[in-house]
Amino acid sequence: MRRMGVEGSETRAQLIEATERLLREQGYAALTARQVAAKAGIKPQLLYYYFRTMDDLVLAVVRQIIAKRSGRFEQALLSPQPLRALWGMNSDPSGALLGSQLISLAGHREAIRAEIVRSADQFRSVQIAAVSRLLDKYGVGNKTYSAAGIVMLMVGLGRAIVTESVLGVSVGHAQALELMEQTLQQIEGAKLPDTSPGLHRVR
Amino acid sequence: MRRMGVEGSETRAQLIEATERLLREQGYAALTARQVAAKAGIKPQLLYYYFRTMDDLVLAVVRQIIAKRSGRFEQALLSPQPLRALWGMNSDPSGALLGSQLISLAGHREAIRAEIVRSADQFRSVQIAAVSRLLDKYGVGNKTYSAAGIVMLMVGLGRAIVTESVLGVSVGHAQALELMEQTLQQIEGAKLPDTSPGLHRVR
DNA sequence: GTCTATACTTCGATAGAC
DNA sequence: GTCTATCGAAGTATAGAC
Repeated sequence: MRRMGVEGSETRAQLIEATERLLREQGYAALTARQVAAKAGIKPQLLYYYFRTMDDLVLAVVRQIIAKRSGRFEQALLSPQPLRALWGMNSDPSGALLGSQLISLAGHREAIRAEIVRSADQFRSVQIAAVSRLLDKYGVGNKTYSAAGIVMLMVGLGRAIVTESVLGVSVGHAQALELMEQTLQQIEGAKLPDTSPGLHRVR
Repeated sequence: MRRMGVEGSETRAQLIEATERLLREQGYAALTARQVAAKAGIKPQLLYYYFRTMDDLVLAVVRQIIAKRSGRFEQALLSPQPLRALWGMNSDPSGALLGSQLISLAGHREAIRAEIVRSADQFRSVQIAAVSRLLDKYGVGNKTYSAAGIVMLMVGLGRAIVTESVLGVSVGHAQALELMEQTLQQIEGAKLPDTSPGLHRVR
């Protein structure tokens, strides 16, 4: 059995951070020992002192992403305009890009698929429950707008716009954002000046 | 200079077909000479008789996918319910999966990014133009529903549902489909029995 | 905790025989 | 048109010295 580093290590944290950045910037295919190590400024072999396998490292990263997302979600619900804040989460590059990369990742790392699928289902459910409560609060019948439908629309539109934008595809994006804005206005009223600093910031 | 095979070859066509299948089933990362050759039932080295590089092969596949998509699109417009037919294109696994794989591919093959970006912009534009004409025809003001917004919604929702479904994530999908169905009903009327056989079939 | 050295696999691509 | 043989780079992972 190989020797292994402890949880609290600095280098270990750097490895996780470098991996997350690679995933966001280059996609799941870039998650190799050599590339992660280069990004973290260490030798590839050292990676195996902190993680038994590459899958272990990726799993640690996935768990961190999921935890961060939960935190952001709860923050969003505290906003004066929670529905807009949720749309912000789903449409900002940081959130949407990682969300779609997680889905891709699940299709290519057998070892962590279950974890991602479970968290995706669970996160979707709590988002729907939150939106449903908001619609009730705003007095909008769940008949006119179904909570689950709205959440899926936000997720799908956010991912599409963000993944395309990074490539330079942009036809239709502005109008789609405008459509979303109008809908939010109907439900939640005019947009307030930004009262949730940092919410739209990357990392 | 290396010898090269001709365009009309049978083996060449098999290589393109095998590559397209791999792209749909396994994603862009699976497009390697060895895996493509295995799928096509030939030796990897023979691939380089038909294509100068892997990028050349992938480019040929991309062009074929784009051409097929154009054909399907024009078919869809001939349907008695063109809006529903467009939604069908964007939501059926064959179309939506390849669409999102093309976007991923563009981010990882520098050599073909331009081609994909150009075709994505162009295809989006013609879809928007078609939907705009349809909305006029149905007497729905482009104020109530913006054509570009509707197209982006269809694209985003279709991709999200399909990419998640193949992994087993399904929360919210049925309600989103129902929401789409209601909207289509408002604009284009109740769904007719399927009059466009083959449109939803894979390959 | 970090390093060197190393084993084995898969990658894209080429040369030349048949 | 298809085959064998081969190259150098990059992939995961391990053993053992410092």
